[in-house]
Amino acid sequence: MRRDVFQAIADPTRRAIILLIASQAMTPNAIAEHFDITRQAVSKHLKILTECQLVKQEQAGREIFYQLDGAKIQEIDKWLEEFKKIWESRFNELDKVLLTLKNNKL
Amino acid sequence: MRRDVFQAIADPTRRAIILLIASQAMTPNAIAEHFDITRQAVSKHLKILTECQLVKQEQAGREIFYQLDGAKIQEIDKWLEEFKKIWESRFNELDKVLLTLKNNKL
DNA sequence: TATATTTGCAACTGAACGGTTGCGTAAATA
DNA sequence: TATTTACGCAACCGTTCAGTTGCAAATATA
Repeated sequence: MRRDVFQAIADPTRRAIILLIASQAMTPNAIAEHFDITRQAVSKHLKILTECQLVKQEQAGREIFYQLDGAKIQEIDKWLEEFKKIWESRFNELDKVLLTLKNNKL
Repeated sequence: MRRDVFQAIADPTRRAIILLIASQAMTPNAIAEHFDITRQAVSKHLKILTECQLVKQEQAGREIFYQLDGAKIQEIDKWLEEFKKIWESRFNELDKVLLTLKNNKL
């Protein structure tokens, strides 16, 4: 079972949940009201989001408020930045030559 | 079959392929040399990347060079920006009240 | 105390995923 | 021309995924 941020945001419902609870903590029932799936399905998504530390729980009586933990999302940013760095230097001919040599393991 | 950028980058091998061909176009065989999977498996990944327009093909004789199309990656950036916008305004109490009202559909 | 509400957990289902092997085809090469 | 090389496509396999239904536990309420 792979559990990383990229797999977490691969699902459109989970992306929507993330945006939904980004501004304020919410309970599974409250979240489920915004979607056409059962409360249990939402709970499963929350479990996955919790497992990759994108979300934290806070118990209040019988209710559990789920709130976002913004730290892990930076991993996406990090990968994007790495990509951009390579992408933006792709027209540098010297870089190309060096990478060709590297890729051909010479 | 869902085919969007987020699903494309969910797989670690595909992320590696993206970074690999970001600087220069490569053939499936050349790409496969960098991984412990078969050439056919790489081709499957390239097919997925092509389907969500992250990658373009360029035929050269019997070789096909796969090169990155940077445009679609911006969709990830766009989503991240949307998230950041909400995330960074989460401590604004007025915003919270407004969002509470909105979420409760009042 | 009996009942309703909120939740997590388990079992199940059909679809999708990531990988493999095998094969056909087109281009390069001997 | 015969052979090798590069590739895509199809079939298959085991695993994961997203969803469902059903149920038990804990808290709130009548």
